[in-house]
Amino acid sequence: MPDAPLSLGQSQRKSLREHIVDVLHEAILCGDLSPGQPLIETDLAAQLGVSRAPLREAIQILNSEGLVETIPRRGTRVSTLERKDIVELYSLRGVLEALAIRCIIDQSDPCDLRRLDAISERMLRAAKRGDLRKVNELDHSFHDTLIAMSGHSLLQTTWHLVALRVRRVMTLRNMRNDDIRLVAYSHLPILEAIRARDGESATSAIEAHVATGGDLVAEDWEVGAMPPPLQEEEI
Amino acid sequence: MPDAPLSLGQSQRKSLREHIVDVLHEAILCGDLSPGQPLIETDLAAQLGVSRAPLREAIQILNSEGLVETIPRRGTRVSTLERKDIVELYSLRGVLEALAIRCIIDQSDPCDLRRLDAISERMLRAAKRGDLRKVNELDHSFHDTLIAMSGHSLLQTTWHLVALRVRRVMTLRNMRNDDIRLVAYSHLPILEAIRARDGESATSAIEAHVATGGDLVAEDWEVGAMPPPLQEEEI
DNA sequence: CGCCAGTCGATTGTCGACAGCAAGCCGGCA
DNA sequence: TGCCGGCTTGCTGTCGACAATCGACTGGCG
Repeated sequence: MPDAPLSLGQSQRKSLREHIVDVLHEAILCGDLSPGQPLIETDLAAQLGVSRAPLREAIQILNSEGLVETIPRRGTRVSTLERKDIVELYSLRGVLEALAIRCIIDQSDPCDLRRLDAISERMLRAAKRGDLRKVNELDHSFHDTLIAMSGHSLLQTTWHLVALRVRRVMTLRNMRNDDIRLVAYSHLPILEAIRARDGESATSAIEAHVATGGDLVAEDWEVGAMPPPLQEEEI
Repeated sequence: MPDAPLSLGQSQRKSLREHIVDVLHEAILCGDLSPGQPLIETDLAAQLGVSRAPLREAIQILNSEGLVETIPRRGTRVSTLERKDIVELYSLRGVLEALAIRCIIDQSDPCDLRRLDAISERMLRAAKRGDLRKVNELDHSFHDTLIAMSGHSLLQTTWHLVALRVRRVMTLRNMRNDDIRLVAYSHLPILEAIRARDGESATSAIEAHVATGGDLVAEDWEVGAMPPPLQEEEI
């Protein structure tokens, strides 16, 4: 094991289990724990300075979220990401966001789009100066906010599963500069359609947006980003 | 606690945690554990004859599935089902099944609808003789099969969350006889649309089907089925 | 008489240890 | 030399016990 420097922030009020989940989320989403890498409970617990009990509880959660895969009595490893997974991810994402938009449009009170406008605005600026990290962050905010605005709590729960995977895909992949501009700009038609309360075009806008992202990512997944099935045999 | 006779089947090859999850699923889905009822780890572990470690791991899973709700350091209780939850559930269900159908239709090889036909057939017969239990069971099979046939593994994962809730709603509710006939018959247009590879009408058929079910359930949720927020104070 | 503080019980959170499976290694045998 | 079987070792699964926290009760004080 490459001595991954995982540590607990040791803030208070949060259960140890939740801390561990946070740490593992971070580690998996940003690639510190690479796909396929086995999670040895004993080692991880020692690294984190906790006992195995809360760690195992955390692993159950990660497992439910699909970030790790457990084979009974064999162990747990970080789940891999194949091309098929990307395609599936983005297709599901499309229908979930479309549902969110329909919910927003159907709401009786004219929804407050200022937050989305602001995010979109900042995203465009970040894209222009090529700030990939910021664009990604704002992109996530945009879509999280969109889902939250739907007021659909089950959708929000479900979205969590999707958002985790999307984040993972985004960080495992290096996007080109012209790509992020494309992504940033494609939020505008969505906002316009919502503003016009036009369900049809909002849906197609979001589907197009998601499809763009999905295609961009899936396109060269095999070739460039990273080797999912491979894993260095350490020690 | 009304001395709920929960017990582990003690089959082999399955981890204790998985057994507990199965038992709790069953107990919650069929109403042995009623909404709002607190789960006391110590008591439950004693009833099941296990220690708290695997029980707590199981509870994490149930929590991820949304069947129970945990308040940190306060405890866990079976989650309640409000009218809003039903509405949300069926709206999400609609888009997920619509996605499944689109996937099925888009598959290159002409899909094998015989299994669905058979299920639908049996469901109609069960409905005619008023066998509510059988209709429900076949209804679940139908939709599970539909999702499985999509070949969309992420969709299947997501569907699991929805299916659990649907099952729960169905058992918490008593359906009238003419309702189940309506439900049974409304599967036919779906099959026809898939057969014709007509995405548009398949989508609207499934949406209609789900909406029918959802309306039927939500319609008199407050009045009849059961009192979610209430819970008898035992001992 | 009502409110606040201290205490106590109940329940969750965490830990270290033991038991048991699974894979890998080593030696014996054909 | 190649294959089979037992041993060894590492890891997961499970347990019982301890620590920490929250709520409720009780008693004292204004």
